[in-house]
Amino acid sequence: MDEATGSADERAVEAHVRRLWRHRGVAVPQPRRGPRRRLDVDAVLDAAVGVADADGLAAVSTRAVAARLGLSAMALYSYVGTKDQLLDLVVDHASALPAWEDPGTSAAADLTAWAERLLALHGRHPWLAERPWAEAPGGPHQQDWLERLLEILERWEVPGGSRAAVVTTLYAVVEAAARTAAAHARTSGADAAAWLARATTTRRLVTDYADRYPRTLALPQHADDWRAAPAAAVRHTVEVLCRGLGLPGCAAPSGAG
Amino acid sequence: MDEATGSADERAVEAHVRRLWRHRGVAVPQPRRGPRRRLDVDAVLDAAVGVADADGLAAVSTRAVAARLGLSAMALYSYVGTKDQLLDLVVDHASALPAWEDPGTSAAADLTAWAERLLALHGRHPWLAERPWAEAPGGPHQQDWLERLLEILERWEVPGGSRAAVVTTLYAVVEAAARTAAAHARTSGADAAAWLARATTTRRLVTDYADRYPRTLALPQHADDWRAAPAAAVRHTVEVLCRGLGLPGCAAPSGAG
DNA sequence: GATCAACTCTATACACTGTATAGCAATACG
DNA sequence: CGTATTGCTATACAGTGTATAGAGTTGATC
Repeated sequence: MDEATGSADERAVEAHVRRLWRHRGVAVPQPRRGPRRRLDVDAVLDAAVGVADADGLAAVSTRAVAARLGLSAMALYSYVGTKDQLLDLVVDHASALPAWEDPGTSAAADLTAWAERLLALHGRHPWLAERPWAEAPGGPHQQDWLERLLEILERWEVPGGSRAAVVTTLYAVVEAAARTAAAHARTSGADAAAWLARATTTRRLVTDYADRYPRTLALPQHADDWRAAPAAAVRHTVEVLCRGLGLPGCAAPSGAG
Repeated sequence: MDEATGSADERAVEAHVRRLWRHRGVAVPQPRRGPRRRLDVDAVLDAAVGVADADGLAAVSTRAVAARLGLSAMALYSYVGTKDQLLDLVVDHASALPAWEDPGTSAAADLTAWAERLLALHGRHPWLAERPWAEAPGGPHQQDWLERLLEILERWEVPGGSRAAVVTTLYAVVEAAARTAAAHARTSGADAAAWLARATTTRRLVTDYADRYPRTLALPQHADDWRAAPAAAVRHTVEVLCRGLGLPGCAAPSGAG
């Protein structure tokens, strides 16, 4: 128990890591004196996830979360630290890896299963994509996702030099699909009118729009597919990736016609 | 000149679109009476880009931009509208499509050239990736990038059903690479210590880390490549994509060994 | 049991943010 | 010349994260 050693910064980092990994055998320091705590870390994170699910990540303010728990904003600090640390914890808290069996029939099938689960997670918590995943070492749940993906790549003997690229591509594509799906979902609301108004206004004011951007204009039919069926689009991307890597069990590239 | 018609919302949308497309034959409404304006839209956007380049997109506050111009915060409103509209304009303002000749030797070469230019743009303005590109119809420069990409896909006869997926994948991968590169660049600063401290603290506290995440631990050598040389990584991804699509001029898939 | 240190939680305050509102000064039109 | 219109400033208000101080509660120690 060397929590009292080191500078204040070091102790803050250690406390944060302990909270992140609190369900993986690491003890979050419990105070020995003082009034009984009314909450614990998970209670705070549940409340924060509730706020984020309801009103987006931007609505997760210290005061909003605290109000949900019947506390004042400053009371949260001893549970989850700074706002930045709170967001770290919230993202990981909502990112639990579900259980599933790899189909095992092909690399594409296994990777698709992984990607679809991650996409479904983002569907449940659309605000997850708002925080970039590359910034920090991440919590246990994020690590679980990565390790599971690497497990698949290893099993199908994806060459080492390609693994990092595949990892980044898969995360990026799933997040992009999730973001687009979220934007599409939001389009059912009042923002739909604003979006449309802006698009039509652009078409009306920019007189040479059709001349300048014929291919953009020709795209929408397909783009609608992409918006409405992100899962299919992700699956398609995974297949292309597997074919490009020459993994076993993938159909030959379709001719460029 | 029907600027005076419509609701206040409609007029705001129209003013915003006019400002976005101000260099493409659309006139931004000039007042007829009152004191001479000391600035114009581009001056405000130059200042905002300056702030963003120096201190990140989060530092772009109305007061900060105004201070750079020797004005008060409220003076900006008549130039660039709301803060959200300002950010829209800033992103597009910094996203000018550079001029380059397509190599034309292969689809991969043309797509790589496009992706490398976009990556270089993100390198010059690392904050560009902080704003998602899928949310709004976007300004002229963003449209230029998209149209240029679609041009390449058309020339190499990428099947229509794959185009939307390729577009999203390329944007997503370039942005992810840019973000990682930005994080890596930031690592030279004071954050490096924080990042490292957190990583080592995690390894120290989570005793079964190596047992749980052997593949994650085996990755870093390659991940370092990815971080240090994002251009190479993007190029690699483009090649994999092209092979997966069966585009002409691409090497056969490397064996899965 | 009294004392003291440790601790939780609240209240307040401060520096920020975006932006609504009101007023002063400058300009162009009738 | 008015006078309407506009640029810009100043002020104000509701937010934000969080530093600080204090009130109240608990466990350990004498």
